[in-house]
Amino acid sequence: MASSSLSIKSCMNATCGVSTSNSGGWRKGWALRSGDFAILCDNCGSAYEQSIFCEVFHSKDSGWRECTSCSKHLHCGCIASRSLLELLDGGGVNCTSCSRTAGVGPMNGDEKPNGFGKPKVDNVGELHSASADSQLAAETKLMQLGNCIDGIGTRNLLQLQSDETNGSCRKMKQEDILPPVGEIASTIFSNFNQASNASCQTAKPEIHRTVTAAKDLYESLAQTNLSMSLGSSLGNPNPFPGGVVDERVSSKASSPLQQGPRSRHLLPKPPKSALSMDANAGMVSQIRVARPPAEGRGRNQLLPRYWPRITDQELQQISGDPNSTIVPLFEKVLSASDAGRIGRLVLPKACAEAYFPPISQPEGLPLRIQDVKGKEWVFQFRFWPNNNSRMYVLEGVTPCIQSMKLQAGDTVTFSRMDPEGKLVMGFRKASNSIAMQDTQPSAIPNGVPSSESYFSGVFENLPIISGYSGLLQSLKGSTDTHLSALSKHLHSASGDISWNKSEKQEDRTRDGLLLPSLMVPERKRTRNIGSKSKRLLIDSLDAFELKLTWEEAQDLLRPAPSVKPSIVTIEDHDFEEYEVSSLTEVYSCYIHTHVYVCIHFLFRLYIYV
DNA sequence: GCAGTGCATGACTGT
DNA sequence: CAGTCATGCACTGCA
Repeated sequence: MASSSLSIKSCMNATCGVSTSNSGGWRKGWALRSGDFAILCDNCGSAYEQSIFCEVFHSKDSGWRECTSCSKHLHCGCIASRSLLELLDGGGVNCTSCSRTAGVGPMNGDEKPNGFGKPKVDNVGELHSASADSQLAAETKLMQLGNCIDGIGTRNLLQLQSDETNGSCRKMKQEDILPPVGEIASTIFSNFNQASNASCQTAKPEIHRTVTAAKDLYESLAQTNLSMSLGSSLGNPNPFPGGVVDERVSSKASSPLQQGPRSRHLLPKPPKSALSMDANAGMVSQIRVARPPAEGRGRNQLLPRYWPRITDQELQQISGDPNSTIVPLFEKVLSASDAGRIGRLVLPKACAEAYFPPISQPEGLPLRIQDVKGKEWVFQFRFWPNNNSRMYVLEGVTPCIQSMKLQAGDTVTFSRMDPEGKLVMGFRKASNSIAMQDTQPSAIPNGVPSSESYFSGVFENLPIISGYSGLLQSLKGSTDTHLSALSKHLHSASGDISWNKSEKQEDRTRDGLLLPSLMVPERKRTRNIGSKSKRLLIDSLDAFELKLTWEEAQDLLRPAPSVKPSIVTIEDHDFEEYEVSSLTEVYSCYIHTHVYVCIHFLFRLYIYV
């Protein structure tokens, strides 16, 4: 345990003199508002002179935490390594003695040790508050990230006071500080903290890590925003009924969210697309939530894309019999070959082995599956040896597929009806499910790609598209994995546009906008991209996140009015070019209102004008 | 010639 | 990099 070098920090404003220890509690009194890692006094707005890291937690008076269970003091080294946001918002920190999650700062009787990263689902107001707080801090973080990089050696306010603490921070492996599943933003900020600390201390070699953190930060923003949107738009006290969050937060007292780093990986990371909504002009008619399989050995192994995202309403419909319980097992988006005339439905291996009878012979066995109408089908459940693995298929599904009028892109769901144990096969038409579908379903030739409409909405009039193609060219050659990844990501999205559009449009895209042809590797272009590269499609919910992120991002990315840009023209589009030396991560930023698109790119900010 | 079957290939993804 | 899985394709049987 580090020494308790008391560091009650006084406001730098001599006339204020408020110290951090009596400024009214962490959340109220310790808001980050500036671009620096300083803390502003809530009383007068002046910055405290110190970073909040490490030392300020070394005494109970200045925020020493006690375990709510055993009152043991927490290890300050752990605290110091936690994310800033987590600390500010009172995120869980495990007691070093009993592993219970400790509360916030000096624990008062009415304080709830339930801050950011541990949204209390039964109190949506609190959840929103935490999200809003976190977003504030997130925005600040983003700016701080830049500042940190920018200010390596000059503006580094992350002054870790003791070598001992510094050492512990540096030694902390990323996996040690990564928060548990669901604590997305906290995860990000933990990463960020670490990365920014490191980068600020060790300068350029660590920038790469910081870039990673920046990328994660963006994702966290998207996640946060999404949660907020869902919650607020629904007015549902529980924004995730029966869903992932619900399970995780409420299932047990020491939920993964509260268990700190130890609980990491206990559950698969929730998919970016884990949440989807039924399309409705009114935003939502019903939340469709990806439910981790309730049981079976696949619970922790099933890829989230196969998590059944079935609504309670659908469950009710399938069940019919009030005495029966429907246990959603998994679902799969039909591929072209699944829905084709071959009549073979490829089953995800994990699902097949988890929920279907074990088979030892390739011939398998006949499987009776009831559809939602009560009609019983018999499919041959079998496998083929595939490399050293197996490939499971359901044969003879064509009549059933046709009966349900399913096509590629639609989703079949497999459930079990208890207590009978009968397998039930449901379906969900792509056109009925919202544009937020799964990771695979979209640009299926036969179906109306659920994401197509979305993308057309997002990108259709995207003037920047030709502009950023040029920028993407630069990205293409980047050796930075993150830049390349983003390039690929952008490429995927832009390529999807052409794949999903008509030939004419595709030609226009390629000839006029120069996107796919420039970005698609030669080998890929010669292949049947439309059918084989569905995974290249940007997840539609990702796009949703992107949209939200960009919307939120414009405030983050908009340069200060005092900064004068230079005008550059890229492929007939004018950009305002700003020096943004603080940002090394590539951000493409599309503002949904078509106001402008900006791309943060290699130390520069381009704003389409 | 067509449909069905089984395997091979390689793109994609998660670790 | 290994595993998964969508799909291509060779092979076979049948009309």
